[in-house]
Amino acid sequence: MDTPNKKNYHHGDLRKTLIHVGIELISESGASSLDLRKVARIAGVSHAAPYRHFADKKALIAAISEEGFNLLAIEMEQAISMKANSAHEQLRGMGHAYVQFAITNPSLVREMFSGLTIEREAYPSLYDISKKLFNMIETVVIIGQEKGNIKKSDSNELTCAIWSMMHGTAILIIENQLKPVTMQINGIEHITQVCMDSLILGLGAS
Amino acid sequence: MDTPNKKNYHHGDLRKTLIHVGIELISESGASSLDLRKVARIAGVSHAAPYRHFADKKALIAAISEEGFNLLAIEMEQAISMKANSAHEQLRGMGHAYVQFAITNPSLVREMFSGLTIEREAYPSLYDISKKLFNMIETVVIIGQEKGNIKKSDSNELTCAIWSMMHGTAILIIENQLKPVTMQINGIEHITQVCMDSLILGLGAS
DNA sequence: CTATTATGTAGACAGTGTCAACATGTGTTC
DNA sequence: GAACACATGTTGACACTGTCTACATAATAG
Repeated sequence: MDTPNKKNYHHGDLRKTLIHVGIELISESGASSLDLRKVARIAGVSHAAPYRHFADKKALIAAISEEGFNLLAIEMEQAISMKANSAHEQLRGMGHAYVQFAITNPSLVREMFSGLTIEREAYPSLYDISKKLFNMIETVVIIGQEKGNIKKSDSNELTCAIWSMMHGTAILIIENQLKPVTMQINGIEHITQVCMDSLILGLGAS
Repeated sequence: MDTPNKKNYHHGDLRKTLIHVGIELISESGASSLDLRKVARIAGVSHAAPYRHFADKKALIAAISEEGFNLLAIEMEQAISMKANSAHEQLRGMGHAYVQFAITNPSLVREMFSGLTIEREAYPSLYDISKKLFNMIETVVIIGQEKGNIKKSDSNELTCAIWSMMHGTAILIIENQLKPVTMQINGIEHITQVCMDSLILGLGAS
């Protein structure tokens, strides 16, 4: 897909290629072991070429994370639009999409949320895209509130609760922390449903 | 505290010292940049000494994670016993303890949940201690169910939902992902409360 | 006391991120 | 179209890292 369209020098769009090779490598080996020189090798350029496009390794990881958020946002958007007529169904669909994305790209998700987070503000476009995700969720909440299916507390706060539940479920699953409960794929879908339903309906005795 | 009790050779309890130095270093710099040689240097031994106690860097990280889970378990236990008369209060207390621990030790928590998770089963004692945490939560659930304050679904599943909410809240906070909503410390305590209450009471319009 | 074992040291090696100096295309301006 | 500046890519170097092997020393068992 990323055609190195010229003959030798001047790769075409090396920046984009490096990001995608990086995603590939992160998916295969672990995340912390992302190897800049290997990325360059696979992209077919010399070991110092990436420095023409990224200030350092962290900058490449930031770009990779940003691409990850973009991919996740696409999945979420699709999940939301598939169940347009019920807020509760939208919430469940979002949860499934989020967890499914994490299972499909565990190392990428790990890096998106733990790579260089201390200095997240140093990468504004990364910050922006994650804010966009927040807004997507909040929109669902607000519409649900208007239709009377979601209670009318502060929509910002409810969005935090929803994102927290989705994220916690996804992370604990990919980190094998819920192993005793979620042995098979089926168990994973089921437990995701349980988590989202617990949030929607509450834990209290009815 | 960790007194190198002999004069030179034979450090005393190097293993424990390495773990604690490692926790210190991880807390200061990032997690992924844990430097084995630096750990050895600070512990006052040669760069190869750690290899008498840990097979490789991953093994040290596993030991550090394990210690982290131990510390977290202590905090949780305390939070649970402080509110012994109400299951809902116990849940809120656990949430606060979990989030507070993550805020106090962000890099450690990051490493506990994303360091070497793919091969978690290669470190059985690490797996055991995290299972212990799961059981602590489940005990609260079961007792709450007996008292009629928590609904009587599968306690394993409810435990997953609770842990997911606590974990998601903690991670999103330390990763600055809820920034717009949680500017100050006060906001953090508040949003933790909101998340736990949303789970306890549900999102639905009442 | 001596021999074995546990623990620590010294030195080497390949591999990594990063930098500086150089090379080669691309595009602009007269 | 020629001369130039700029963007992009290459080579070689450097300090540093994880890890291995061979050696040194302390603790302990017989």
